[in-house]
Amino acid sequence: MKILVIDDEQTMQHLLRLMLEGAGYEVLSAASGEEGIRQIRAEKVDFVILDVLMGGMDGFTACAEIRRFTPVPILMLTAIAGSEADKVKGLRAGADDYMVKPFSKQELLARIEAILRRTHTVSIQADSEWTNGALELNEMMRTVRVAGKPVTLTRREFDLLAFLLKNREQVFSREQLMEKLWGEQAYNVTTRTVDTHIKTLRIKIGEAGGAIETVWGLGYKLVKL
Amino acid sequence: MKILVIDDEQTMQHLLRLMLEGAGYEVLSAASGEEGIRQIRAEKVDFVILDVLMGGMDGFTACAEIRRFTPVPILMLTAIAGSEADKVKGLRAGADDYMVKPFSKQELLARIEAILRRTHTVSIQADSEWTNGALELNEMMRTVRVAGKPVTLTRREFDLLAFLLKNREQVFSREQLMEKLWGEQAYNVTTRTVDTHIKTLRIKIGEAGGAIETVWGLGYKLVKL
DNA sequence: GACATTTGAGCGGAATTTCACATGGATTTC
DNA sequence: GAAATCCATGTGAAATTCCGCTCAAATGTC
Repeated sequence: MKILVIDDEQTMQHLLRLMLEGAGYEVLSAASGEEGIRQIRAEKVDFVILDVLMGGMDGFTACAEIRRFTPVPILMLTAIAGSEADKVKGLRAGADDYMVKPFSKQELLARIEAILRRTHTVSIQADSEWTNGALELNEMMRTVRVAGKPVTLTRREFDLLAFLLKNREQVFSREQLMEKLWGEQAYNVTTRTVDTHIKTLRIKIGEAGGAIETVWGLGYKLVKL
Repeated sequence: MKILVIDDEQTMQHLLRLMLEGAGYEVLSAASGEEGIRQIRAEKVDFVILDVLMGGMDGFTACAEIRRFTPVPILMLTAIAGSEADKVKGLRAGADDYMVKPFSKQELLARIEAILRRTHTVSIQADSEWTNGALELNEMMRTVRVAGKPVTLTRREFDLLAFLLKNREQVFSREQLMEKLWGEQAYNVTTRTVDTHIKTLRIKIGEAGGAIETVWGLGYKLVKL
């Protein structure tokens, strides 16, 4: 995850870099709006932190300019507290959020995550019903039913089933499943863990469990019933 | 079903059109409050989505203006996350519901359907009544009753319950709840706080408390009773 | 000062993961 | 083509980690 910090103050650049890198983000720097825009055009940037108060092009202008060619999430920074009008101005310029200095590391990270969560959820389908034979899964409600009867699954079980169901007929290795569902943490965990979850899943979803097939030497797949 | 979107932002217009047309609604656009009102007068509109933040006439004024001549359902949109109590202002202006940007497609459609369900079945009234089993909640009056008996809730408790009730069956993480209900201040507060409010809520609403379910590892949801 | 809100730590229990062993499918060897 | 061997997978229970609940105390608000 690459975050571009656009700010002409050295101190702020340094502070942000410290906070962000500490949280595992990759950080790029730009000392002006113009340079920032150039960088966004030049390479893939996942997130932009933009100071309102800068020499040359101000933050609002830069924000609007960036919005003209990319929907990359933008968090604006301002030194002046309180001005509701400024906040509105920032949001209208296309920023996703607006933060007042000074701020804690915790607040910075929380806001970034909140924005990322939001921009991600917009793309999720409204229709989150998936079925296979007697199996019904509702992603939004996080409920599963087999032949009409509710079944309670734990988080991992649900995620695993939902993933396989959404990618029916496709074979996934344990490693692939771990990466998709466990994310970063996948590397601290044995792949055999997947087996265990598959086992309990098969038991819990009863008659629909037959749909989860073992592909010997490769992994698992969920077949159409 | 014709839905009129009143918003001066191109991007939001576009996004809403995408979401709504995807769900089978017919979409009309207006770039200002004045233009929107003209369109409502000119032709039959079944539903209005209205941005609070606009150049020229603001959303509240437009809303009140529309209410003077038609009971068409109105959903208001705002960019700034604030306390739920702020919603009262919108509701008083005659809106049927109030939604904070950004929002997911699910949320948008769920809210529209909820409003339509209400305005269709019940007589057309500005009061926003929500029920679930023995639980009755009136958003305008900020009152709650369980099995007919009044229950006094504090502000946070009420906001939390109202939000969950209005987004029934959907799972929300503590972080999401904080963002939606606490707004800006969310970042200075521990997510533990949510737990505590949930606890007291469950106790206070007694038999109806069973509807508030813990989704282990994810958050909370309110299920239909 | 009364009331609402928030915090923080400890407890208990649920979910997850690991591990050791059983089973069973593939491959090789004769 | 049967036996032997080697892995991959299935299984159950134990170990561990994680997470929600609770409660009392601290803090904020009117």
